Amino acid sequence: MAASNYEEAERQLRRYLSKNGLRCTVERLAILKSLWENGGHPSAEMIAQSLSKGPLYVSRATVYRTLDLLVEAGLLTCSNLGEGHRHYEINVDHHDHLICRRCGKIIEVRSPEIETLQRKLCKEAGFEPLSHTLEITGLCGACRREIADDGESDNGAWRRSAVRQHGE
Amino acid sequence: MAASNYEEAERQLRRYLSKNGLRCTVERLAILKSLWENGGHPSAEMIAQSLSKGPLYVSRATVYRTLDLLVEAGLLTCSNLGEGHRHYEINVDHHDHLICRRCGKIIEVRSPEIETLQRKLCKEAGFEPLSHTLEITGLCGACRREIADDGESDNGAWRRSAVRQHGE
DNA sequence: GCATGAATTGAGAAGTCATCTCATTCGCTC
DNA sequence: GAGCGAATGAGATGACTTCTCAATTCATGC
Repeated sequence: MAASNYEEAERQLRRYLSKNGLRCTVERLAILKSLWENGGHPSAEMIAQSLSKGPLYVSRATVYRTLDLLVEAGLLTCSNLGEGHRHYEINVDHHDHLICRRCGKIIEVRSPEIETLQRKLCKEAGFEPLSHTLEITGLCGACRREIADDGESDNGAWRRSAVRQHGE
Repeated sequence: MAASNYEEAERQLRRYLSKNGLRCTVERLAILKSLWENGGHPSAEMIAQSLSKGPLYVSRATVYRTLDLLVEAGLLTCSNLGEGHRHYEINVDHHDHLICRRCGKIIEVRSPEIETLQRKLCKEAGFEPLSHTLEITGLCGACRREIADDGESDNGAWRRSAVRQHGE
């Protein structure tokens, strides 16, 4: 299902578009290409910025519309990494996310066993899975060490800042 | 860790507040109580509405601030059920969510095996987990049957409507 | 290659959710 | 009960996303 290179992804997109009576536009291809070239977990804003460096102007509305479409087509996964906006990611091989509450680092992990159990859960519930996200938030190794070094006194400090990270 | 009734939850909140030099206000207790009385997966807006039926007025700002605090205190879990806003849920016993893309139904499922594997994943990555969410989106049994009954012709229709659900 | 019609785009307004600011109020401690 | 500082309310503000509609562009048939 998941494409393993850009060319395959483009073919998959074209197939999806024609199957649904939709058009293959330069904007749609540009967005797909940008995602493959830059990788990571970009937000819609980041994708728009990256495109603005290229020759083709793509409006924000189109970026959002196209991202929805690519998710629909099974080419992208959308997740909320606890930052108040969505992140998109190419569907290469599925993985889950460990998100550090203190420094924001995202660690990608893979677990075929969990995937298997998920399918089992769905089957038992008569549910047909189309996509899934597993996000574990906590403290990464580096932050754990830093906190340990700081001693016990301000144990609550990081917790507070983690919640208030929005605007302080 | 998780409280099994309201009284215990209130004690847990009071303990957390005093430990961190914070105050126990009627607003905070009212929000906690509303969550226990109404259950489900309410959004901040729904909680504010439910409170507006009671004798105590609580501003939206306070609802948001208090929900953050309750998550911090380990009394609530916050998740994004793919609707563009957060949902909150009392921490009774942990479960995961199957979310139907077509009708929006949320099915709660439990899997101790998955929890165990998650802990293992974290341990291997040197990561200390504090909370986690597993959300699987797809089609519930009822919707699968309805689609099957409708025949093959409009196979793409539900997919489209699922994405555009925001404003139609 | 060109007309045709419908899908798509851009621009900016609008909407939604969440947070911030600051004067006022209220818990808690002494 | 006084006083300090935390918490609240009101409304502005901000971030992100979607909507509207005229103009444009793609795909199809001739």
